[in-house]
Amino acid sequence: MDRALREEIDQLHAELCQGLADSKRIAILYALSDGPKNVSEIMETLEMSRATATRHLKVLRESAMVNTERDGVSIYYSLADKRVILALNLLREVLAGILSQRKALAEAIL
Amino acid sequence: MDRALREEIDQLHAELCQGLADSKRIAILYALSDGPKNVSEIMETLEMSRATATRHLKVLRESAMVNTERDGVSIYYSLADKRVILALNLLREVLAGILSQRKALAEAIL
DNA sequence: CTAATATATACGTGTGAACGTAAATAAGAA
DNA sequence: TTCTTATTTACGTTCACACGTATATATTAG
Repeated sequence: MDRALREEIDQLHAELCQGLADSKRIAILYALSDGPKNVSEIMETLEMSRATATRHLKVLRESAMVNTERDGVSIYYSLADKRVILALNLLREVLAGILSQRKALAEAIL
Repeated sequence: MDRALREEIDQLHAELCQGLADSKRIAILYALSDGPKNVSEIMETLEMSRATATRHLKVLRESAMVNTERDGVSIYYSLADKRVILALNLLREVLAGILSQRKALAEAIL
């Protein structure tokens, strides 16, 4: 694989990660892992404004991590690929490791 | 788990993802998955300026995804948790899925 | 068609990230 | 100490993101 190709893939890879790099979008993805939801359900469950929910869903849709399906007035958003949740779970384990290491540090001070 | 706690965890989770949300940092992490490297090796292998390499390594160090160890004049950076690579690989699979879907779309046009 | 509801967007603002260039710090060699 | 190499940071610029508020679009009900 030549350099230009690798850089382009890394760029797309980074854009996918950028889609995950917001606490509200992470909350939305976990909420959708329980099943499809419309904007109203998301904004109520996660306590964010309608505009905020819509905008974050747009980001997730544009990065192809969620799909949409209209049902009458409502538009239901669903998770496009469960591996996104698996990746998030792995990173959550990494986070737990970091925090427990910091906890050990904190205790060593005393 | 109450709301404030969940939001704080999601925030930390997002900051970890933010650390992955750059093509050069992704390239660095994959390079380090082959073994520890110093700044010079990274800047040469990945063709980026010294300052850029240092700054990205600083981001990765501050998010605790890499560790450092001094060896004489050089400072060697190493991957702190291999699960980061596992998560990146999962997301790369997701990316492959998205691209193959787009390829199918492209072919359907003709 | 008109009203009502669901979703999406425009505008303005504030904040933070990434970069190149140049200067600063740190450790080892002479 | 002085020189050299490795790493890091400061400065200034540019660009992208997230948000609240207000407005626009789209679908269904009456």
